[in-house]
Amino acid sequence: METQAAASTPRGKRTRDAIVDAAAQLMYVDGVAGTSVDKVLAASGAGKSQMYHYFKNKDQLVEAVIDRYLEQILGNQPAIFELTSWADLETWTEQLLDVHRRAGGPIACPLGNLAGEVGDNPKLAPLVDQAYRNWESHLVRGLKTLQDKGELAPDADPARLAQAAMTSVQGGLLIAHIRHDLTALEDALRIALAYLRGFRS
Amino acid sequence: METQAAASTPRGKRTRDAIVDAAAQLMYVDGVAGTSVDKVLAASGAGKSQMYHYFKNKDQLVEAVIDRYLEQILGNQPAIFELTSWADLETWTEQLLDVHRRAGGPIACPLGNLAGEVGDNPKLAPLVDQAYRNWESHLVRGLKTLQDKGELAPDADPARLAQAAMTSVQGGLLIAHIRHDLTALEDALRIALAYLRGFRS
DNA sequence: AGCTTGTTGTACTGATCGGTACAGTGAGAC
DNA sequence: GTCTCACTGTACCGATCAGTACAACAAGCT
Repeated sequence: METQAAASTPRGKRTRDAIVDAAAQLMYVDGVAGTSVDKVLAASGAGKSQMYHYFKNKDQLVEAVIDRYLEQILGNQPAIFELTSWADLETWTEQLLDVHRRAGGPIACPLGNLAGEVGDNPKLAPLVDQAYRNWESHLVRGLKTLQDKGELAPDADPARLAQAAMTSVQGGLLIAHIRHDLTALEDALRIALAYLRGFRS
Repeated sequence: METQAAASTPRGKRTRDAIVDAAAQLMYVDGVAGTSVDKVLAASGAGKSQMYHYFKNKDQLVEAVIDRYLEQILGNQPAIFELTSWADLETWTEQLLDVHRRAGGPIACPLGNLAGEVGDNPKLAPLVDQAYRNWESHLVRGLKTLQDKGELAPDADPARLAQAAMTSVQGGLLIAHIRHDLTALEDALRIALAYLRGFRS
């Protein structure tokens, strides 16, 4: 793909990571358009020449940030990688909640924040879509596993159920975000889990 | 409150409306930070002095835009004002879907788009929250009506059920938005409705 | 007519935006 | 050592940003 420059030395990698880290954090709070390249560089301690050494332009930095978000998200819900029982699914929802319980930052999904803003950007929107599909794919795989084990009805559609689960997660996070109250996410996950359990076999 | 200047003549009102209309449309697509005051004025045909005659600054324009969004949203789902039966609730979800079926613009909730971006802005975030609560209040009232008529279980919590419904709407729209596919919203609404019907009495 | 008040056009400011130019430095390869 | 190339620091560019200054206009009221 060669869309971005790789860092070929440890020092370079450190700098590049520092830039992406700072950008990810700032954009999580202030949005993409609200986060200037200058602010990112000030926060990361890097200079402009570094930034444009590793990224062709701001959009490419945002691409890296989207990747970083996906890594963070999946890293915070490791249960999603081994969904082999209904109990595992419940563990997954618990991990999802725990991330936002030990607050610090705002209650929000970094990708969800981007979704609204990036909306039509022809370069960025597909990447956000891709990130969501990647996330969702782990759910699909898990549900298929359950289906193979005979714990999910054979006529259930794992892809569709997974999308419904993602919908609950995102809706719950959006409402929880603006209300500064996790209740919406808790309820959404509980309802979603109950819905999925309706396809138990 | 006197937060904003009112237009006291028909001519002034027309100008003010044109500015808000243009801003609402542009911000729906490009976000708040992505929409400059200059672009709004170019699109509305107004000059800068008009803008700052009616609004103290850009944030106050955004406030007016949020109000406009709520009007548009509620105007597109009139069934929400008279929810007196389960059939009315179904009608409401159908209206919700119809808005986005006769596409044109992107599939998205204008308030939802703002939610991510505005996230922490201490001036704007409460207004988005307020708009959502206003929207939701009509659902709460409808569910209470059903409860009074004995069609909803007495121990059901209308406020909590309404929040769950909003969560589904927003999640469905967010996923439908990035996928350019209404399926997510259709499923989310169907699931939400079924969940509510579980409290039928 | 003249006065008042709401409204409008245009020109401008200083700050910040994304992006570039270019000279320099650092560390590993030989 | 010295060559090389990845990496870095700083100064700069034109464009655009939100917001201001100020003079002119339009219309209702007396």
